[in-house]
Amino acid sequence: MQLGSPTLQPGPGEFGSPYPAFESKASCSQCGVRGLCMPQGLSDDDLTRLDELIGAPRRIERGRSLFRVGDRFSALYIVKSGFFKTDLVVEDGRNQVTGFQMAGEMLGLDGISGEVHTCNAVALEDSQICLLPFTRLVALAAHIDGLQQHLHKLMSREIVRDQGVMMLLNTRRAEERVASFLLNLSQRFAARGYSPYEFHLRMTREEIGSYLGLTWETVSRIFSCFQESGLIEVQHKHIRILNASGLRRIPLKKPVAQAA
Amino acid sequence: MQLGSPTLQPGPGEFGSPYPAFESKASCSQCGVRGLCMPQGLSDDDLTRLDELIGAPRRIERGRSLFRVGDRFSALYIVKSGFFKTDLVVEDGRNQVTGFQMAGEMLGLDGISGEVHTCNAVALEDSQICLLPFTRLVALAAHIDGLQQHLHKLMSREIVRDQGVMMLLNTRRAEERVASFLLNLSQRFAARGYSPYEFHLRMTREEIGSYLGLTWETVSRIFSCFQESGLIEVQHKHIRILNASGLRRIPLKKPVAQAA
DNA sequence: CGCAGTTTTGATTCATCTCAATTTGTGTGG
DNA sequence: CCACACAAATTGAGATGAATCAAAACTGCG
Repeated sequence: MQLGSPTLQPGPGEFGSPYPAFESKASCSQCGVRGLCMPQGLSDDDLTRLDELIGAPRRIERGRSLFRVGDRFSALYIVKSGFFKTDLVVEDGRNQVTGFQMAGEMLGLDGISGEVHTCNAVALEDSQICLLPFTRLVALAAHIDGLQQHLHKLMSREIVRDQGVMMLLNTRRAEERVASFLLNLSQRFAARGYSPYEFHLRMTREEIGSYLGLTWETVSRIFSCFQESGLIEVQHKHIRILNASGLRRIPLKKPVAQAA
Repeated sequence: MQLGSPTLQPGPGEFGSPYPAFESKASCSQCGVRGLCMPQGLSDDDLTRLDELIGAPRRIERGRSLFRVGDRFSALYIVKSGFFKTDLVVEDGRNQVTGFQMAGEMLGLDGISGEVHTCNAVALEDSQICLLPFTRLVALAAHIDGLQQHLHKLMSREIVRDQGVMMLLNTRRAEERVASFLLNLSQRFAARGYSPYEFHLRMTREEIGSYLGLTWETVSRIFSCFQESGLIEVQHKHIRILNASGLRRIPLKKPVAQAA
């Protein structure tokens, strides 16, 4: 199989590289994003069993779907490299982005409850995916305590994350939403060894807007506004954060008022 | 998924009564809300073990908290009777309602990921709670396949539900949010054997507004407006739904426009 | 090199918030 | 049991943030 990435290094780590993952065969024990997606304290033995479970990573080209609404649920997925969005189509034809996933993050949890996926997962750039057949995963987890726990925590984390988004949408104005969005991305890039201050957006303004409950015009305007305020520098999809703490204290609505 | 069914047989504890639950000792095998919170195919043996795990239900008076932000997570909870809200306090003092839970619904999933609760759970009326010590529950689930699955599905359902709320907040206008809210309550009451057309709100306009991302004035106005349109009848907290399908087709923004 | 998709920016409109006044409901103590 | 105080709800008038409509500039892909 031929490599899509210009730089790919063999070593089991170098976390800072854009493509830390291995090629020919998935190997959790040597995977660059292991620290993000899998529990720490697994024995070599357990890791081997996990490797067997996962098999070779699947490639998904930019624009292709990993799964779609209505697809039968059979596995969870971990982004090994690349970038995804999840979205769903609302009656009137518009579609609503429900999240963005980067390396080490999980996809497919929505499918467990009804045995069918309730959203689409679309690659925003050429990506690689590790596939975790769910029933086998659960069976394995029943024997490996750490894995069991980890699975529960992943699901719970997703719930907490969603509630954070709900709060963002309910209580924050447009500027705050965009600021939070940028800071969130920044922090996630940092956790992966990339610069927290400079990165490329993989999604369009429209996708950001959809995710944040805004129109793309508003997103664009706010980017410009942040740039004028010297908070960030934007050029197309390239973002540089100049004043992170400034972004963090975008005013709420009025300077601040009463308490409950 | 049994949650959608409008008719649910009474079982041992007259389901239509406001306090369908048993008293002295929790007993899943005899609990009125069993069909809602626990898996179907459990053997008598398994049910007994579950009963032991759960122990006696705990009473929570109206206004008291089941748990609070920062409390150490140790158990999941199921509402046996009564009504709860979950909320969290935002920096500026305001608080944001993240959900309402009624009989048979679960609380506490947020705490798994960080071992600490990330929201408050407050009783909106005198309630009873079944307590499921988490580590023991997980241990039991490792042996009982149906329980394991059920746990996963419950968590996944929560994720899907949250994403539905996100969508509601992102794409719907105030009227639609309120309409959806009423229809959702209606459907949940129906699933519990109550009338879907007539019920009491346990929460204030302010709590509804907080949940839906609206001010309480707006909620109140929309109730009045729905009443004038003959869709519902409101009197204080008493709601009667006169035209459910009318509520379902509240206009989106403009009659309907383009497709993606 | 042109064309479609994306982005920027401007002018205007509209839904919802904010502020405010009043009414109604609820619980408490005399 | 009634009166009082406080919380909750209704309703109105005006302010405003973001959407909508519109046009132009830029990007990148075939």
